[in-house]
Amino acid sequence: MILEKFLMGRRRADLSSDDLECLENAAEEPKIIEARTTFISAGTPVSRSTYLIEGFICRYMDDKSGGRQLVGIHVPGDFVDLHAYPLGYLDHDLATLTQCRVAMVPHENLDKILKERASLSKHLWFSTLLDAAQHRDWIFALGRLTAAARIARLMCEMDAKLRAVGLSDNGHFSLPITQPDLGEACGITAVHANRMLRDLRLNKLMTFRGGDVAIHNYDRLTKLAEFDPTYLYLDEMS
Amino acid sequence: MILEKFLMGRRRADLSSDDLECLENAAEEPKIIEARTTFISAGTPVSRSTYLIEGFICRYMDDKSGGRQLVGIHVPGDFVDLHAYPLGYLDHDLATLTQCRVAMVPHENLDKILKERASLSKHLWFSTLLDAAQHRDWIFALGRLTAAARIARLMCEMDAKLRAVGLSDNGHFSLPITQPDLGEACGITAVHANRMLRDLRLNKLMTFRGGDVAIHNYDRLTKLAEFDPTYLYLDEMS
DNA sequence: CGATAATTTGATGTGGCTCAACCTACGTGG
DNA sequence: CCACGTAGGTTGAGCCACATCAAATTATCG
Repeated sequence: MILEKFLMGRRRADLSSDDLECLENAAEEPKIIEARTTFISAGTPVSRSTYLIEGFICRYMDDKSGGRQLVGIHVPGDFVDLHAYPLGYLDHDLATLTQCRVAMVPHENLDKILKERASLSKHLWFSTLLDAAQHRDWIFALGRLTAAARIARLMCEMDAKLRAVGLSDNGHFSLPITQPDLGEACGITAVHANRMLRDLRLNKLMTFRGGDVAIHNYDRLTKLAEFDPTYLYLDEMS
Repeated sequence: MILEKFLMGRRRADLSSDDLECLENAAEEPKIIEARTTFISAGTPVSRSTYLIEGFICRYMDDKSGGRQLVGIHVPGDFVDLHAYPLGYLDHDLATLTQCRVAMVPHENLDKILKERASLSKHLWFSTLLDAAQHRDWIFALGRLTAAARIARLMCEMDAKLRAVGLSDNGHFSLPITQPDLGEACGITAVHANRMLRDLRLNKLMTFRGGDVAIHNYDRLTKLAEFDPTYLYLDEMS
């Protein structure tokens, strides 16, 4: 089986074994991409989409003065650039955070699925809209929350996503990013990210050290972050 | 013809007359929704999606202290909550800004399209991903730009979107929102929005008054906003 | 083991918020 | 047709969250 956690992991159960097999056949042999590698650039035509089996991938956009804004962090089980299938190219860059194992899915195979398998197509469509929902959540965080709350919210989101694919052990998980990365995700400087992490640690809400997260007080953390996992659509698909 | 500008207006040319007719038949008779009405709430199951024929609609999320964050503004030709078809319900609220004329499309009809018309399905999928791309753009603006640049960027985006459906006359267009709305869109207070609008006006970049926008200097405005319309995918679909 | 990047802390500056007042536009009812 | 209520628009004063600049310390890695 190539795609261990296909289609957002948790939702695999929703797929018929028939559809699952079809997806398996649509994917090429997995390959490795090294850490910190930009493997898709904005505006470049894309003819195969990337399913992430193992590792962490981020989306980002550059500003004019050399800064970056992360617009998403992907975990194993995410079909990270399925967007590019209807869109043809992406409006942003994709880069690995860690070494990653990925399976590429040629768009011709997706054409075939779209023609022949309405139910599977709807699942794929669904999975791209999860990204949109997570984008909205980031907009909310950046627009309304303080720096500490943005960090808290990112951690709540990562915990929920990783938990769904079995990679968070009760609030303890690996998030292999640096403090500069965290700043770029939350729209703050690395220096301020560092100070806010200290505050969160001293207040016994959570600890982030060397790419490892430990959530100490889930209630207070989610309250600070105004976190409501509705937008992750973790319940069953209609 | 019910849906004058169906599917992002500008892209209508991409649809076969066959597909266009199919879409027309999928829609119910247009109806009116009054201004400033929340017509879809987060978490409520949705069985029909809303195509916007005339008027302006916004998406928003509430915070705990009574504030709101706008996460999108929709213009005629947008299939505003097509997301709800694969998702089943929305993670945010939808409200009219002005009185709107809309056509509802029952999800059963979309099921039929998904089964029988792969090409049209891909177009619909595409249109939902445009929203995701615009979300990413807002994330960038909120994370990296100053208040004035965020306003500038919003105006550039609205101009580009309205131009595509013939509702912007060379940088002059109607954007029926208030300054408090603008603040909620840009993650700033209404007071600060007012001051930044004054600066933009005094610097002869643009004017916003009573819901009417006039862009005076497109070059300097786009430069301030770091605006690149790639993310709107205004070119042809692959 | 030296180079490079990440983490941490301090001092100081500033963009945007808060609170407050006043003005203008508009809809509603008398 | 005017009085009045309500919401938006405008401007000022003071404050705070976060940025900037700087420097020291600690991983990380060829």
